[in-house]
Amino acid sequence: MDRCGEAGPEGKENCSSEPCKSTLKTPLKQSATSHSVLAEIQSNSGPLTTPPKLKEIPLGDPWTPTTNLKILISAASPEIRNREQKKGLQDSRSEILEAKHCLQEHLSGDEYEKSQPSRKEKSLGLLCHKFLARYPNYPIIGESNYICLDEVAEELTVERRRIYDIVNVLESLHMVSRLAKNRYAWHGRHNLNKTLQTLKKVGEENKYMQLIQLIKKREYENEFELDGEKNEETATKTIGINEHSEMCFIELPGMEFRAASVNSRKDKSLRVMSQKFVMLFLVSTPQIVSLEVAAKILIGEDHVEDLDKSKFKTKIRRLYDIANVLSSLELIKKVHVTEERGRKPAFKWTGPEVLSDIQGTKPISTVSTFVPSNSLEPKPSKEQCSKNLFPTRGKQIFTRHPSLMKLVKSIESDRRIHSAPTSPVKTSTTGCDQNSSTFPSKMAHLAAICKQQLEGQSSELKMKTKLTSNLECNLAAPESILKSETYTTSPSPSLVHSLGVLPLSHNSMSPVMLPHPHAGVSYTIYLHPSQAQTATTYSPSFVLQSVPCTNVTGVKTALEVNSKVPFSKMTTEEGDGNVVKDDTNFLNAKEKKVTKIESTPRSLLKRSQALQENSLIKKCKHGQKSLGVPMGKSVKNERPSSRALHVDTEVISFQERGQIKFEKLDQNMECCCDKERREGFPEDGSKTNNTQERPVPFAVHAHEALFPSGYLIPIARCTQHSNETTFSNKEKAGICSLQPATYSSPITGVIPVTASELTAVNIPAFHVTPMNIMVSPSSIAAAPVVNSSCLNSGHTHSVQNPSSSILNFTLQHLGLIPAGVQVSGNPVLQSLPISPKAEHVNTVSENVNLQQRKVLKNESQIPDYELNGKSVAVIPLQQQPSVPAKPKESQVVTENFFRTPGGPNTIASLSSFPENSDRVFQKTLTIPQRKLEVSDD
DNA sequence: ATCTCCCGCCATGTT
DNA sequence: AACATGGCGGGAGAT
Repeated sequence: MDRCGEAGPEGKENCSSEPCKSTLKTPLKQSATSHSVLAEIQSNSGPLTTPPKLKEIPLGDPWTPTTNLKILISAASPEIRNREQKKGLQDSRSEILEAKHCLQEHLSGDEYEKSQPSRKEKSLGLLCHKFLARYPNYPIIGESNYICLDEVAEELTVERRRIYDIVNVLESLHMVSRLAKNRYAWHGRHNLNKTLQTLKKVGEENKYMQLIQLIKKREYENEFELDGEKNEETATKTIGINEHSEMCFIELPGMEFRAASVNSRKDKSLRVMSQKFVMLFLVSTPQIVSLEVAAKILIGEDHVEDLDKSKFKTKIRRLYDIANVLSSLELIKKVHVTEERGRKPAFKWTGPEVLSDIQGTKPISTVSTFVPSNSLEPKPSKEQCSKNLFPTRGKQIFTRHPSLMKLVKSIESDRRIHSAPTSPVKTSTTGCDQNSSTFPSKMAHLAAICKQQLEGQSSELKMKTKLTSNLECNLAAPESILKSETYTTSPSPSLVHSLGVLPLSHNSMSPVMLPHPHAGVSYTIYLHPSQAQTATTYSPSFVLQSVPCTNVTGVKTALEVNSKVPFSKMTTEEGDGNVVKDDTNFLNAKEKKVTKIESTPRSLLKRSQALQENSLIKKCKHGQKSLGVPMGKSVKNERPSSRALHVDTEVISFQERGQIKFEKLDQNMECCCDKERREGFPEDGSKTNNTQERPVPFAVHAHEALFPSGYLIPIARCTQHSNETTFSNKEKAGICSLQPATYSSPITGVIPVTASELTAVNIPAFHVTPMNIMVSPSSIAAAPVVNSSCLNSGHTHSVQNPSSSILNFTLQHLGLIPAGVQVSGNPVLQSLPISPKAEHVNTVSENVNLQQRKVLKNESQIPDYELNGKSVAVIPLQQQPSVPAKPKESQVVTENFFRTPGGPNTIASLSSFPENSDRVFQKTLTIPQRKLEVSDD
């Protein structure tokens, strides 16, 4: 009978007829005040600590029936029960049950209800906290850490069924492994990094990123019927998302399931779902995944329309279950993404930054010592990845499901993406392992320290510092950049890992942030340090694109590797934009990215200067830290909206079409490695200032061109707010009017001028478009830069020191440095209209300082929604015509930055750094941009 | 109304 | 057969 009461739930089900069951089920212990419990949980993060118990019998009301009940219940608390158990007293349970019954009887319905723990108190998340509290994060290996499900269920006073939910998810992360019936081994987080790496790898191989994009695209298509639909459709079909649904559980060596039963089960289980869910976070760039998208991917529906409603709902339920556990593990955090369609639940990855490169990392197995030799091998092929990474004894347990392979292939063929080329650069070599086992505590410590420091500093300072450090770091170690941003954004968890894992590998680009005179937007310029060398390795030329650094995104880099085709697609990075913005289409995504810029830093100027002066290297660590903060805040992109407002629908559609065509063209292109970084959203709405997105130029790799430097394409932004804007409305209007013409060309985005010049060089695509220029005066600056980089010729620095040349250009354009000299040489620039903007730039540049920046920001550049405290909102650069984002204020528009290649519709090019090559990235589908807002709840 | 997601029925696998 | 697992979806608390 005891069983029935407590653990019995399961069993009870069988006996469902009994009335008492329902009653008994409820956890007694919870009776303690929910608040206290919650508080406990929250406060007690200590893994080792004993499970939170209700110590309290807090009830203040003495002697009411309720009180008695509570007391009884409290008596049943796990601790007590344990003791009793030890003593062999099992009666307690029955007593408790009885007490409960009594309670029911005595209390009125109302009272009884009150006495019952609230739904929240019974949440899986809470339960998971309790569960986790029972075991150390890093148990001593060798020490027996066994978990007896029955016992746990009893102690936590929950049905065993619930424990399964938790254990299954933990199992998916290899934090526990099943030893036998009713028995699990606790591994804690020793294997976590390894597992995450593996999952990331598998996720990349499976092209989850593309899937996500596809789904978003579909959503978009469903909403709006686009002309390009056919194309997309085909692509979609080709990809065959549906095939994705099946997947095998991924195991780590030494962590194989011991029970045949588990292996045999068709795992569509929570375990597999959990792994896939985690993969989605690991491969997407803003590491934010909406439930909807996740559910679709997990379901593997090929057509959204076909989605079975109930199936979808079920999936969502399961995802909530998984999410609760992952949240308890602090790997994800719930947020919301808001778009035109409304607010949608989503989760943001808050776990450690994961390097896809698993080489060198060895799984730590507390259970078994078996370590496959494979794990050490150099990158396994896609096919092998799973297997090799997770060799199993005897049978291969996990490995990618064949369907996945198909999917991958189809995607590849469809897009003609070549990941290989990109990968070379990848830091793989340097790949630092995350020696999770070794570092965890240290890392954590560092992270904590960093966090504190960050907190202590004013946001501005933070930003500044970060930027500086980043720059430095970047210069020194390019690769670090990406990570740094990423880390920064989400300081806590990520930092920990990141620090430990600094990759030595190189990024090809180093970002330099420059303040944008106009809006106070800063630009980030990625310099390719070694430029030529690195670039050459695999691809050659860099093109600077403006990249928006949204908070979310952080610094983004777009790297396109290109290819034979002159214009590469601008693929964007994925997701960021997408995610953040939400589901917009990819094309938009690119733009978004581009468009979005982090508004943050004005400090950029200083930074840039600093760079020039000293390109030193501070520690990467600093860099990491720094970036995150600045970018981190919520950012919003206004640009899209502005544009949308002004642009005709027709125009847009046209563009899109163009893009589509573009994409096709891309086939030849190689895929880019993207390396965007994820941004971190500030967890709290922090103060950070960041704010708007600013266009950040980044360097893109052009394939054939060997130019070391990148092109800078700053986008000037006219602020949304009229007051801010430099231009009069009329001007703006004029500008806008011009756009259409520009857009007419499918290829928009490519600058003719540039092209011509480039030709010599073979630069595939140029991003600056006349139209862009027109749109934003500030953009002018960009053009020169581009040329300079490409041409190099007249410029002082160029070849040898590409980065410096870029900086110069940039600075000049911005007005930071005396313009003219270098710029003058550039025909393109000359041709460009300069006016209003120039003034602006100069003026601004002179004065740039933190305060000013702040002012600027405050005044107008940031859209209201941006200001929402916690929430981070990103507005897509371009809005769809059909669904214009409505700026809260009348925005007038204009984009501030140059649009790069993709032209308005195109997605910002993706950027990927070589180092990150792992992530394959390619562009992708075009999706209309939408406004996306991400907010923490 | 929608979002969350607890609860437990019941199918399936194991012992 | 009894027990262990865990898929699944109804339905209710939270918002």
